[in-house]
Amino acid sequence: MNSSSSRPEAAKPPMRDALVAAAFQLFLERGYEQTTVDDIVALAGVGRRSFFRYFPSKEDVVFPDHERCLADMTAFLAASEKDHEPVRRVCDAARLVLLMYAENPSFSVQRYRLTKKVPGLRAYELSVVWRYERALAAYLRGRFADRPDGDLRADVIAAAVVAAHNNALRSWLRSDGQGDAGVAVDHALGYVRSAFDSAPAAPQPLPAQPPAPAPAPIGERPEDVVVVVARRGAPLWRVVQEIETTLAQD
Amino acid sequence: MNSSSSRPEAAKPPMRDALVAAAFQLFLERGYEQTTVDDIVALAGVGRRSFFRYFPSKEDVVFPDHERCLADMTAFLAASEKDHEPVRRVCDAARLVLLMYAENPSFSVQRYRLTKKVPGLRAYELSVVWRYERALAAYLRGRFADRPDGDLRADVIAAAVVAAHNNALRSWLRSDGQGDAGVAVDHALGYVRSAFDSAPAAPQPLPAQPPAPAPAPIGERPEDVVVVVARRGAPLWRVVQEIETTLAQD
DNA sequence: CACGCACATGGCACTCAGTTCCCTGAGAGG
DNA sequence: CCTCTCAGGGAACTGAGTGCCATGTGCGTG
Repeated sequence: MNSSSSRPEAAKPPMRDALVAAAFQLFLERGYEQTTVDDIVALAGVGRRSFFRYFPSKEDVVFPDHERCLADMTAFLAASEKDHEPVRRVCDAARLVLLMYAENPSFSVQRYRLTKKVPGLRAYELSVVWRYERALAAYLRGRFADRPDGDLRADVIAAAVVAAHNNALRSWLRSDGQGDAGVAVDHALGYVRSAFDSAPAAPQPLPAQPPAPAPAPIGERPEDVVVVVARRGAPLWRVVQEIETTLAQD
Repeated sequence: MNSSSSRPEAAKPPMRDALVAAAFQLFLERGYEQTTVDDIVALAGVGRRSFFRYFPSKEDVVFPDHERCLADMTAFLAASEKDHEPVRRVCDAARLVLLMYAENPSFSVQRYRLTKKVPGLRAYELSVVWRYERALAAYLRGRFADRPDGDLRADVIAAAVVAAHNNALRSWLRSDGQGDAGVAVDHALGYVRSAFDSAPAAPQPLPAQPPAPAPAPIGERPEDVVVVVARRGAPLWRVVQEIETTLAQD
């Protein structure tokens, strides 16, 4: 929850948040499919056209922060050192997703109930999860490039990590956000590490939070040049999507 | 009487096949999104309303046999004996999917190319794969009901089996259906069994495989505009984050 | 044979998501 | 004052998916 944060980059567009708030209010009181985009923009008091300037589709308004979280995860993996144990590293990366859910438990629980009952949202969530999985797999493929069956190992471990993470996350969401989600996720990921890690995790009680999971804000590292290819007049979300598909080629 | 097949439900309506054929013809010659349902029904010579009687959505016409395959897999798992080793059993179940793909290699390769380039079809395929994975997980959950963390083990192993299967399957599809897909899938599943099975499969030799074709270059399309963002910042992944925060708001 | 019934199909109109095009108004700058 | 830009709004369009009803066709029953 940001409200009036002091972070310089946190000047979130009020319109975006207003749309999310209006959408969830209507989704909760009359259901997702029974709510049209016109209803949302009417409640938010903005034009219909503006909705699609901020969200590529009606489904995206349900997952307003996943784009950001995926970027964080990708940055986290890109900032990895050579001596990081790969499996442990992707487990830590997966924890970032849990962190995002835990930032706003009541919102996450509401969203979980929504996605659970609306097939269209469930399908959309799958595509979101798939992008996380591909990010993990891409990192592992790089680390396993010299091993035999490196790509296979990478894909399988990435899938296992995502499945373990989601197993713990969903059980936490089903319990309405009660209990310590971090412990549950650590335990689940420990199982995966015990199956795949070269140095398996002992049945550890619970280590303190990893030292630096949060990537530094933008503009702290010098000398980087970035080339982006975008269609003329393309909306923002399309550019983001384009970059991702380019980076995470199958 | 039902002509060739003895199964009572297997009397395939000719209309369904005609729609699939017409759809793929148009998808291949002008693309998925550029083909409307009206185009398909016009080519097939049937009414538009009939299309949606046979396929719940436009996407379903691309995966006309997955429903049957999923039913086969569920039946296969339901017919399991108590003394079947669970991990081996789900690996065998996964092979059913490969079998379906191998029934018609050229069709499968065409469909793979289609789903690879159309995001909407990719998302739809994810939901199909998810149902296979849930079927495997449900079986394993039953078998692991007495073990500690049975649900977790079941979910992780199901995800690993699906990932391994898809890794081999997609590599076979990328090679245009050349080579023995069964061997590749067996090898991939063997890796999963060696990680999870109580009686791991013996290490198998890996067959030589031609490298994957080069991914399509980006930025070559004429309607594209190249935007260069030069900034003292983090690597590419950060840009996703930055574009979102910088452009979307403020 | 006639009638009715079930069922498959086609046609029409409607809702709604998503897009395209154009208009407006509010600044920035000459 | 004029112009240029740009964020937002509005109207109209495309296309997927649905509901309703008319039609044809086969089939059993009286």
